[in-house]
Order: sequence, then C-alpha cells, then structure tokens
Amino acid sequence: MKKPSIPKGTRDFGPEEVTRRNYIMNIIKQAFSLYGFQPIETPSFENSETLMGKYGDEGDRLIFKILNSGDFLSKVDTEIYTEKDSNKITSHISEKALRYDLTVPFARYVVQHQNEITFPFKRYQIQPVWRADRPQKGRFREFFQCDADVVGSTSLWQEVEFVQLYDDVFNKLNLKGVTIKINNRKILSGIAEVMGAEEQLIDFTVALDKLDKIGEEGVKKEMREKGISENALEKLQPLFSFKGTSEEKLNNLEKMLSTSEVGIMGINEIRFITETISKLGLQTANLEIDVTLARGLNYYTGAIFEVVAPDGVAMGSIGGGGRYDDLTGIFGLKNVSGVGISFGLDRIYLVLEQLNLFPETVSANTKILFINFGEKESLYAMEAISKLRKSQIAAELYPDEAKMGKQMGYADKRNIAFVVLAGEKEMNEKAYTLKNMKTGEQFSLNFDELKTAIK
RNA sequence: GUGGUUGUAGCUCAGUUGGUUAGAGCGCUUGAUUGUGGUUCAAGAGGUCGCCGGUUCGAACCCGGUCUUCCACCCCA
Repeated sequence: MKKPSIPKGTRDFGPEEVTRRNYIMNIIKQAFSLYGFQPIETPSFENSETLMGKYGDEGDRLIFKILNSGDFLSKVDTEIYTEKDSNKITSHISEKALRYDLTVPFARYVVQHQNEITFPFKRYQIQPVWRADRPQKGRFREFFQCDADVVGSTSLWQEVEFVQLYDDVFNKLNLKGVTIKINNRKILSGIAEVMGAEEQLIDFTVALDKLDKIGEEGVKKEMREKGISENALEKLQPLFSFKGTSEEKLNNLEKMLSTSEVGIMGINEIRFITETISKLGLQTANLEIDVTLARGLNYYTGAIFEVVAPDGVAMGSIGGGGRYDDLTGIFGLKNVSGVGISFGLDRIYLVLEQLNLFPETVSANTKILFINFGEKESLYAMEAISKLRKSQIAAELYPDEAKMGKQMGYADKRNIAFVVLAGEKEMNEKAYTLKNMKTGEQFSLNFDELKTAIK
C-alpha cells in the first residue's frame, strides 16, 4: 500500500514540537495581553473579493483559492470557459479563498464591526495563514502568524510600545541580541522625491531593500533596468555609505532630504521613536535605523519594522510590521490609522532550536508509572493514581498486564522518572515499591511517603 | 511561476561500466531474565529501490514524465 503523505510545505507536529510551539505562543500571548491587546479570531477562509488585489499581483497568485461547491463548471459562461484563461475563469469557479495574512482580515473585521468597537482598538490574533508559495528554508505553505495591531490612533507612542513589546518577547524567549530594524515609508518617499523617481517608488524600494544581499552595484543595476535615471542614482549615492549612530544617520538624512516635506516628516517620526526608546532603554534587543528596509506590503505609510535573528543565524526576518494610515479605507472606512507587528512563530521555533534555547522543563511528561500486575493490583494502583492526579501529579497505569520488561521499557522510553511496583505483597502491607528510574534505587513506602518522595 | 537538487528497511545512509538472492548502523520483535528498564550477548522480522512509462537479453543504476525534498530567484513570516 502506498504510504500516506501530506501536501508539500505543510507539516505534522509531534508531542514535543507542539509543546515547544505552545511555549513560544504562550510567551507571546502573555506579552500581548500585558500590553493591553485583546484576542480575536477570524475564519480560515474569506470571500475572495476581501483578499484579492490587496497584496499586489504576486500576492494574488499566492492566494489559495477554494473551488465552488456543486456543478460549478456548468454555470461558467461558455465563452470564458473556451478561452482557457486561468486568471479570467478563477472568479467564476471560486468565490472563497484561504486567509493569506491576518492584517487584511483584521481590517475587514474592524470595518464590519465598527459600531461595536471602542477605538483605539488593540487586538491580537494568533492563527495559521496559507500561501501557495514554493517552500524553502523557513518558508511553508501553512504557517502561523502572531499579530498585534492598534487601529484608531495616530500616536507614535504605539510605535514606541511595539519596539518595547518586541524586546520583551524575545528577552522572555531568551533570544538575546535580536535587531529591530526600523525605517519609515515617508523617508523612502522623500528619497524618491529628491531623486525625481516618485513614479517608480515601488520598484525603487524593492531594489533598495536588496542592498545587503546583492550589494551596491546589484542595486544600481536593478534600478537602471527599472528605468531609474543615472542622475537619480547619483543623488542616491550617499545612502550606500550610510553608517553611524541613529543621530548621525538622521542628521545626514536631514541634509539629503531638506527639500522634501514628506521626507522631513518621516525623519521626525523616526527621531521621536529612537530618542524615546533610548531614554526608556531596551533589555536585550538593538534598535537600528535601516533606510534600505523596504519590506512589506504596499499599504505601509509610516513606520516599517523588521526583526532579524542575532548574528550567525541565517533565518531572514522573524518578525515585521508597520503603520498603515488607510488600511480600512479599502473596505470603505476612511481615516482610521493602524499600526501593528507580527511574530513569525515557525521561524522563531527554528532559531530557538538552532541555538538550543528551549528550556528543559518545556517537555511536560508523566511523572510516575504504575506497573500492571493484574486486575486486583491495577485497582489498588488506580486508587493511588486518582489521589496523585488530584494533587496535580501526572500519573498513569500501564494499561495491559504485559511482561515487566516491556512495561519498564515503556517507562524508560517515555522518560518517566518513577515507576511503582505494587503486587500482592505490597497490597497486603498497604505499601508501594517506588523505583527511581534515574538512579535505579527503590524503596518500600506508604502513600504519603510516596507522594513526598516524587515531588 | 523560473532554474537546480533529492528520493533505496521505521530512521540515517552504502550500493562498482547496467549482471544472479539489494546491504550496514541505529531502531523494532523474541530469548538469555515468569517482580525490574538503560548495558551486553544470541536469534529474527522488515524493501513494488518515490510513482508511471521507455531503452535493454537484463535496470536501484541509462532516458522521459510526474510527485516529493532541499536550495537559489521572484516574493515573503
């Protein structure tokens, strides 16, 4: 028989993996809650029109579409059917699609429930999302996002708090030395304006984002291919040697963008955030201005965040976010500013694993196993087990009257710390023979002694 | 979506220019040990060589397709 399998880019999680994922998720949840965010959940799939067109052409291609039910082909217009154009026919045979991220469904949620929501609304959401991407290292077709967003406030204190929240979570995860990169869309607009390349803002930012990957010449080459002039590239030159403290970077930017109103706005926004953070201090994270940071969706309008793992861990970004002034505008609710961040659970998992940062105690396990010697003995064991469980001690009875060797082997493989042997002799003495699996020692004890011995 | 890569026992992997019956280690089962796991020793089970097709007297090996793995690009968490 053919072995069953799962679709590419998806994974099964065993007991240890689930325990470890829960460990990460709980830390993130507790932090979200501590900063005043409240949980919501939205459906796995949305109406296609809610999602399509929100992530660009590339995004549309990566959205999993769900076929209509019933005899959907018979309802398709013959002309469209015979054209065999996949893009054209999609909207006729599919009207639902799997969630691609948590931000757009959240925007939909806010617009739909605007009359029930008290603004500013701080929500967090931890759910899987799906992308029809080709999998590679740290990239899956089904993965979890952990998002926290605020809508209905333009205050830059939100940005400040998000930086603190990142620092807090990664510190609690014992992942020290992450870098929180920050940039501002307005600065990018300002640069494009000064260059005279406003029309090519997206092409320009996408190319600039690749600086650390393909280098200065690579970026210039890509910009030339996108039709950005030599004259404009010359004005861009100072950016390629952008070093120093936040203050130095901002001062240099100020000179460069002095003629751009929007650019100066962006600089002032970033300056507030970095100056405030330096007054408040961070525990273990580094906050770094990176003007090449252009990641992110077309809807970011202010701050842009990205978190990268400590040096020596090649994992791309493990978190990201930013401000979007008009996200809900796409659903008809104007003038609601939002800002949010996301944690990449699956990638954080891989980083913690690589750096061996999961605590030992994460793997909760049965503490004590009672050997099964038969029906009478099992009843005797079960009475003790029930009492132990009432004291929150994980205990179990081996379910079958199997050979000792097998039962002991089970305890050994499950890594259970204690085994109780209670046969006829022990029953007569109202005693339990407790064996410590680590040391091999064993003692005959009464129930109270047993309970204290294993604590 | 583009280019490359991988697939042999439960797991990690050998397998010669194409040549009888496809191997190893670990794991598994049983026994040495009917109230004692790990260590040791002995024996045993386990494979449609990813799948489909082609070349050949003969294919794990060569060719084509397909699925899968991983990597790079695009894009992104």
